Amino acid sequence: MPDNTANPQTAIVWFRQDLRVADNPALSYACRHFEHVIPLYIWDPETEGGWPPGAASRCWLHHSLKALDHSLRQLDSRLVIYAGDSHAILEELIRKYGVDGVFWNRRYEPAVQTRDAHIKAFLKNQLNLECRSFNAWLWREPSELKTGQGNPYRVFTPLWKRMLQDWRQPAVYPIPEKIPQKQSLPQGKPVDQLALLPAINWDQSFYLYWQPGEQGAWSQLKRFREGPLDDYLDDRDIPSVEGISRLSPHLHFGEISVGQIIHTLCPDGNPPVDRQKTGYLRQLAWREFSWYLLCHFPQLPEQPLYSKFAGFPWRTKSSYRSDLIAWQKGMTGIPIIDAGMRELWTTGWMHNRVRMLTASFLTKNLLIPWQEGQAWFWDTLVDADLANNSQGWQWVAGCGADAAPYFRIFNPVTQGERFDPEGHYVRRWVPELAAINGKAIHAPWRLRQGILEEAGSAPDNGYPQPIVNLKTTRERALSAYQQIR
DNA sequence: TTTTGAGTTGTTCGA
DNA sequence: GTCGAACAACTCAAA
Repeated sequence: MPDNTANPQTAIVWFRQDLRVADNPALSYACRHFEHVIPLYIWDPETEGGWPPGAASRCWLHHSLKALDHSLRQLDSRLVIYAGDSHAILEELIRKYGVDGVFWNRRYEPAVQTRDAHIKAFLKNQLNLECRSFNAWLWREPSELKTGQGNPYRVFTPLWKRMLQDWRQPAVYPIPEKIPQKQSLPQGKPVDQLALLPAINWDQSFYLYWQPGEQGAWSQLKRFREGPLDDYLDDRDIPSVEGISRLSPHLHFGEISVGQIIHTLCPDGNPPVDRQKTGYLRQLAWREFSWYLLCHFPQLPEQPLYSKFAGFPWRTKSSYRSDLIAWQKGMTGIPIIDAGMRELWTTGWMHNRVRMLTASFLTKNLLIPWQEGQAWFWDTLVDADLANNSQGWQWVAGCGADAAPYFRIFNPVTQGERFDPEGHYVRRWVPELAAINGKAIHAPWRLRQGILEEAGSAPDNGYPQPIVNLKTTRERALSAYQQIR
């Protein structure tokens, strides 16, 4: 027997938000250089900052871990799962299994970066292990891109122009042919023991719309590339049309990488000339921009980027509590707002146009702090992503980078008429209004009672009157913004 | 240092 | 219905 069989070089690949076997540089590296690879996942929300995955994200994670385990088994391995303190579990496994190297793909949440840096220093300096991390999350490293003055960008367009001009095609790694295994893997625990799924099966409806895992990600990309992409710029704003990629949860859990998407859409390695493709990549660049901002301004999830907003006269919790609940339940009496909030509740996702409308309604018409909306989205979205969610809410609230001018307040009726002109979207999610034809569905309070009854939509069918007057609350928001100018 | 041009996603009003 | 102007003025990025 050769010596290396008796004492094989053993590596841990620490999976985190890179739940894929293709284009996984940490996994590829370990498989190339080691004789025994332990694929590890640790459920450890405690040491990852104040943003443990919300209820919808945990459902997705459960299924994504199952899918990853399945993929690994096809490569003659499996996923080893533990729950607890990452540092302690790594250290224990390293000692028990004689591990020589630990590899992972980087996460960019500020608290996770700090934790990982400590772990890396410990593994390298105290245990003398080979320890490497890779970028498998972002198109460009945030530290690479600065303005001419050497400052971080705070405006999207200059960053995007720079990315186009200084085009980098990310490298894409193939699936390892096999994951080497020379001895038995640590036992770990079954995914079910992480108790990620809810006790009541409220997540059942999610899976009518989603297939978590790497395979589901690729079938979404295929669908998008073969159809909606050609009309992306026209259709991306129409919530009743499947005009978008629906890749956000897959990207969030790293079931597919931004590099793989770029590589699929631009196989020749050059920036696209096609307007539709460029338009889609521009949206991926918004994801980059959000992560870029979070890296350079780590307070983004908690504090307004522009500090003068700290003094914004939001309503107090006791005065807005019932309005917040109406918003969360999709019972505000404003049809497109309620449609969006119900789509979110049922599917774990909401169309981007409607996210902007519901967020504008919460922060401006209801004058409720953006952090309340951010927290609700965090809990209910399957694609909840610290950078995207925080950046998006700050943008709408007007306190973030490139924020909308304060007077830009969406009118949900006008927006509904423009982006859901036939009312298909509202009719789908607000069945109480299904009998109203055409765009009149966006303002049922304008219809006379007789017309409503004729349409089979009686006023007492449970759908509420609007909880606020859009015109007067718009004016209230404008004067609130005057106060911090 | 100063200047200049530009900035995801709008609404309302009045002609 | 459609169109242009007003909304108010600030910050950022690059020249």
